[in-house]
Amino acid sequence: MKQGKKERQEQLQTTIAAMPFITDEELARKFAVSVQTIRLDRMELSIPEVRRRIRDVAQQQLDEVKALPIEEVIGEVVDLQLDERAISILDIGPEHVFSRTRIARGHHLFAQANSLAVAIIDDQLALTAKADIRFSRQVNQGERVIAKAGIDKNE
Amino acid sequence: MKQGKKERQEQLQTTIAAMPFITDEELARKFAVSVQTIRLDRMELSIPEVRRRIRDVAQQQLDEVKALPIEEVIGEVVDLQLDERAISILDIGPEHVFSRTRIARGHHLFAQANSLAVAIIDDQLALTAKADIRFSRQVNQGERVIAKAGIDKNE
DNA sequence: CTGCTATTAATACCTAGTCATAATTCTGCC
DNA sequence: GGCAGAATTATGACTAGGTATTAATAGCAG
Repeated sequence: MKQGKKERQEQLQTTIAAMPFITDEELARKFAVSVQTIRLDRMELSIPEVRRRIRDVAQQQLDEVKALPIEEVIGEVVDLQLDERAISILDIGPEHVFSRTRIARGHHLFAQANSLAVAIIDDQLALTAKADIRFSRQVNQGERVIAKAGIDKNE
Repeated sequence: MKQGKKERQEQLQTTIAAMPFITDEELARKFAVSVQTIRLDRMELSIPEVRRRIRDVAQQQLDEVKALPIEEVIGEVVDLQLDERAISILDIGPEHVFSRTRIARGHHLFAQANSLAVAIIDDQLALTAKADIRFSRQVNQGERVIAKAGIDKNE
């Protein structure tokens, strides 16, 4: 595992990214250098210590737990008049797309429309019974999808 | 904040559950007891130390990150013959239902069907163009939904 | 007042570091 | 070969947030 400083530091980056729990001592063994060298490397690359890294990962987890329940409606509702009309916005991120093509998966678009349609109805027990869907074009990662829902009073 | 041992320990449980990052010293101040008392309480309740708690939270996060990509197909695929037929199973959990009624939200059922339909097609770039959906009955939390996909060679 | 529980204190030790300083080793270059 | 400068290693003092152990003290019931 002996190598130049540059390669070691590059590998250090990716190793720590993949295994944030690894200590300096373990890294030192892995790269066959002293613990002090690892520490100098971390300094230069401004990589924090294990406990800090673990804390950061845990913080993300807590943030996500708090963010999830808001997702009852998929996409952000920007306008909602019960039994009238509603609009929601969904930003297509990496979690919505096929990893190969970066094109949004159909069910996420349906989910946005469906959850907005259910939200607009002023009834505790609104359920989807029927849906006729046409996907008119592809949506790519980074695009913003706007859903509009309205009530057809003639039905 | 002075109180009996029992109440303190109960509150300690919930406090730590809500704020896993809190140290014994901070807890001691919060409950107006000594640090040693907090430590005895943690022993009795078998609550690990801060760094251990943070590590556990972070571990969950990493497990989830690893679990997500498997979800490329929603539900578990139990049979797949490319360009022929496929079957997947989805267990309806609390994350799939309306919190009030415990009935599965339509877009999760669609997502299962849609992702299986896309998976069965032996093409890197299969996309959903059209869908006619009828929801024939409600699905409740705890139920298991089986999706079957087939290719219509006549189209 | 004795006995028991609860609480607090004191001490040694641990991990995984930081920070600063010094010594050593390696490398390129004339 | 010699030597400067970079890279590496070593050393010692200090930190947070603990564990584990032993001992002292406070409060109260019988």
